[in-house]
Amino acid sequence: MRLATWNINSLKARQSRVEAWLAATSPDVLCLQETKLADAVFPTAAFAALGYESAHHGNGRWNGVAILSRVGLADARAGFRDDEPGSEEQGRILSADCGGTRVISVYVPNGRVVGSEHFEAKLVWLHRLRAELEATCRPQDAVVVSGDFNVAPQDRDVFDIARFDGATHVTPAERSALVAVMDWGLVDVVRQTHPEGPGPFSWWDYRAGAFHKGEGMRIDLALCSTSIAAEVTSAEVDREARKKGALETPPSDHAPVIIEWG
DNA sequence: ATGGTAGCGCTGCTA
Repeated sequence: MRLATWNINSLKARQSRVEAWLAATSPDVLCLQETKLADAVFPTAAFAALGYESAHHGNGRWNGVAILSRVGLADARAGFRDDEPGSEEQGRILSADCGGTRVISVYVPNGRVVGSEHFEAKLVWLHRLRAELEATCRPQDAVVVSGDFNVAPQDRDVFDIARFDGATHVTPAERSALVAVMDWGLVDVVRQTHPEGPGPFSWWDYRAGAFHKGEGMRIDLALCSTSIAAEVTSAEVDREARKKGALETPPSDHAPVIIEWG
């Protein structure tokens, strides 16, 4: 099984890149974040033509998550199970059964400024993710929670920890909230495969040539239940997809994370 | 050199 997760920063702007990448990489499952699309305009047919079933959860403009699968896609669930009926849907979590694995695509809130209401909402969101796992899955099952977590798990997951003093993504509060999710029974398989740092990074700021200077962060994670983690044979970041290349549109500021098992 | 880029959508917000 080959599964990838990719924050594509607008699917509308990146559709041709995603299609070319699917053809070149042939993942069985692809989790997308920041589609910035409404469900009604998600390109279901274009992905079906490439052999992928899909599910999407978003309202357009911001956020938006999707799952593409060529090994079956069933029992899709959008949002948290305990979302208030009629509450504002944020388009940040979507799950589905794909080829015997429960796949969950997540886009954790950024948090903006430490201590702000957005930061507190991020911590609450991660707490709800843990609760969602407890209510809908079992740790002994095959589960992958992958996406943009907007948290660098350890100091080695940022290019220069001194540059992040007091910044979001690296605070003890965020890291503890992430650990609480993982303590349900999930393994960070990229870190498992690459015990040393720094990186491998998955995001680089568009500004100031950060990508070419290697100034990135590892915030896109593939968290796997232990039965999958024990069978992982590969867990890599596809840095090529972060490069400009010959295409007209710029790349996303994130690179895909690809894992293989079984 | 105290900024810089990108998307959305049309003004400034979000990342």
